[in-house]
Amino acid sequence: MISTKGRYALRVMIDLAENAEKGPIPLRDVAERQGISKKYLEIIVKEMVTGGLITGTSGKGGGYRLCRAAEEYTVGEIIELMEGTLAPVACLSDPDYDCPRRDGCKTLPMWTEYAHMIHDFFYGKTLSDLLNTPPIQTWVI
Amino acid sequence: MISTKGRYALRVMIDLAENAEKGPIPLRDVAERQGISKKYLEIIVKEMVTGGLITGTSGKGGGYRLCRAAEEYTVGEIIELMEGTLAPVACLSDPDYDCPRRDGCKTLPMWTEYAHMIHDFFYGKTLSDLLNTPPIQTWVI
DNA sequence: CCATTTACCTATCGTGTCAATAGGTTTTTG
DNA sequence: CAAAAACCTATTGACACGATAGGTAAATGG
Repeated sequence: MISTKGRYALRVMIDLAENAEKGPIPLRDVAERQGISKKYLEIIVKEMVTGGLITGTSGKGGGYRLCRAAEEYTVGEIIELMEGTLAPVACLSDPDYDCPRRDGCKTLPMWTEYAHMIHDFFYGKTLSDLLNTPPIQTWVI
Repeated sequence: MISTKGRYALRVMIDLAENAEKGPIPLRDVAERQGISKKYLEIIVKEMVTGGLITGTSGKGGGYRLCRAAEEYTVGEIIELMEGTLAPVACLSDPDYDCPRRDGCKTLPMWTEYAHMIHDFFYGKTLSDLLNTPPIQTWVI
């Protein structure tokens, strides 16, 4: 399951994109709009800065900004940065890991296929794709 | 990420399917073949019995057996039973949960699409599909 | 008939991650 | 220079994961 770190990071990115014209956005504003604890967001945003997704400027009038245009971010890179990996099973998350049951494993092909599907799904979506989704969602899972 | 419960359960199912002609399979044999602690497998197998995937018969000559033919099991029902849900985010795992941010949520459509993709992937594969995979897997992720 | 084999049951445990809180220090600017 | 903002370190409670331990009940082969 995608944790709050990944989900909140995505919402921060969306919020920053939607308010980009205002200049640097204080985290307080993001936290208020999104209804998320500012303190908790600090942890998440810190990783986003070191990961190169956003930049922060200190001092009065400061805040956070996107580094690129929304079209230039894939959802995959955002989630992968926050979650550490997109791999669905441990034996695929480390490419150097040499499973002794690799040859003859009846499930590995399925996990590999699954991993590719996940990768293609998230790297095939950009931040601007999310911004342009219809505002009301009436699907039922 | 799929936990050991789901992955081990899948391997137990495959092992039982491959050895079905021998009659009931003692858990000791499965544990040895699969290289998994028998004690830990007991916990997993217990859930598989109560979940209706397999049946166990006690006593000498006893063991575990599939309830149906391998073609009759979807991978989805096995993983969903063990993991509790296939939903990728908490707001989709409980259909009764009414998120206050549901209307206007920019990410919900993506999560919904993702959930459908996962569901279709795993419910579109059967246990016998796994049995018939090529024995040596040389793909690289 | 009984010892063996098997499933079945309850409890516990160490580790790690998740989600969040707390209380600071530094930087910048109006 | 005071306010506002990012930035930093530490801690916490709850929970799940992966596993181990030590038993009881049931059924059967010899």
